[in-house]
Amino acid sequence: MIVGRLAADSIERRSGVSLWRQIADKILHAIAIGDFTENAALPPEVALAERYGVNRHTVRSAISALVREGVLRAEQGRGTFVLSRKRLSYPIGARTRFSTGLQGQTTERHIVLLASSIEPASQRVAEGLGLARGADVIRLETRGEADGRPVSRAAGWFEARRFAGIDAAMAQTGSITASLARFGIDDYLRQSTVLSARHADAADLADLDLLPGAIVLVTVAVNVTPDGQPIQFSESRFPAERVELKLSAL
Amino acid sequence: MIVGRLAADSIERRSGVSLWRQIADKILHAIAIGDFTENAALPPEVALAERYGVNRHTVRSAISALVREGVLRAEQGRGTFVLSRKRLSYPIGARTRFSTGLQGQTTERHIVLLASSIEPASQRVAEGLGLARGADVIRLETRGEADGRPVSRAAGWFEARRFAGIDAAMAQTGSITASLARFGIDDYLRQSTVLSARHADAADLADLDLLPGAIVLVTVAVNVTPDGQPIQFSESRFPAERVELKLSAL
DNA sequence: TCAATTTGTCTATTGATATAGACAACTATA
DNA sequence: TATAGTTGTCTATATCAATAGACAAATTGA
Repeated sequence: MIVGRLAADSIERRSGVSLWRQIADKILHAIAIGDFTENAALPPEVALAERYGVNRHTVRSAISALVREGVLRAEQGRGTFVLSRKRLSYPIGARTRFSTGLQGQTTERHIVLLASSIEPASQRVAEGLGLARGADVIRLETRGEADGRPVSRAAGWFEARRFAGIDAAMAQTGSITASLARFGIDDYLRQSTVLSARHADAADLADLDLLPGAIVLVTVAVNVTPDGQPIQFSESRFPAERVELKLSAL
Repeated sequence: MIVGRLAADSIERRSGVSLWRQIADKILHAIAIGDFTENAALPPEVALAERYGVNRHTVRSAISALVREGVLRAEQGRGTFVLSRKRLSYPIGARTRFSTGLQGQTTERHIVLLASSIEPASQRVAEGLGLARGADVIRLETRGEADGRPVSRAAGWFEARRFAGIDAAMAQTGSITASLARFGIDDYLRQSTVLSARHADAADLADLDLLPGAIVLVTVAVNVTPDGQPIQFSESRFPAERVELKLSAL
């Protein structure tokens, strides 16, 4: 029982990206856009090899990478099946918050505080927060998880004087929104967002449980109070194979 | 004279992405975020090789790829220099238009109509435009260029009945906004945008003048009239090494 | 039970990627 | 005009990526 289609477009040789990696990317993409639903069977290896014009062993390399990653499950004699679901659609808007945004798409989601520290503001953090360069800021390192899989990795910076103790609040509540509420901020808006994409580096691979060669979406944003006062500067990374960003009203 | 820094983080072996490709990506990223300005000298090859823990010849492979791509210029006995500028910041918002959005960052920009055709609407196009699947739609294939370099590649779909002749208008005016004005539409809004990233495929490489292994940002959007009537469904691709997306008020 | 289909494993070979070392060619400057 | 510092070219070797073919092992359905 074969369902779904795979893009027939060709792959690039001598590109610096191996053929098995390119094929793995195509399979991930097909799953992400819904061409293969959960538990669907991939076409047999020989068929995939023919479609892409490569050897069966090359296809097997791609599949085994995705098996290691937990996306596919191969069963001898039966076929290869899709384990993971469609890409999450992560909303970005003026007022979107982590867990409310993913409601309906996941059964469980939460933010883990990985680390916190006080440090002097770098150039871009100072600019974003409207502080002098070198002023003390608190950095919170967090990871977002949905249904047990990492879907985001973020660093957030806050002015240290104004938000002293926000690290403890974050550890307790597991929510940025709730932590800010303790400082009298019951509403905040996303002022600006800059978006880019790149290959995952070593830190991304570890933080987001990715395989080398994966792509991450990167957002750099500033959150402000309704009257325009900067509160938080953040840089977030999303695994492109698991998350897409849905821009809503800013 | 050495200016700028390169991320010291390590590179991944056996990742399916060759070391020279990873190093080329890092250099591109460093240029894109402004660590190396135009005409700045890269560190010498031996220094780069040491920093990344690879052989000098591997660094040379990365550099020669970027020289072929027109990003760097190598001069025997002198050094290797940066040709191209910072990444363009492409605004995305409710009312942003191509050329107005890039004003100030470029001296010249325009849209080229590559092809147009009438075709039956696919599932997602029909959904986006609120039409029946298979209804006739006009497809416009365009490329955005700024200072002579391709910065976007887009496909736009319009209802064929309502916008008959928009292909000719687009060819004449070189502007979506101007073309829509001929059909009595003097304002339109971006209703929804979904954002993702992937490796460039063969079509992207040709259309955007990229080297294999490059990353593209992909937006899928629907434009509507102020009263909510869908006008245009579009899919755009941006080369991540040359463009970042700046989200403004939607 | 048999045949067809599919994934798993093995050997062998070729081409691309990466390392290593040496030296030539060119530039800038002391 | 030396000399140090840089990119360019060459040879050699090792490892990874990809191809090719054969057959084993497991599943399914006739």
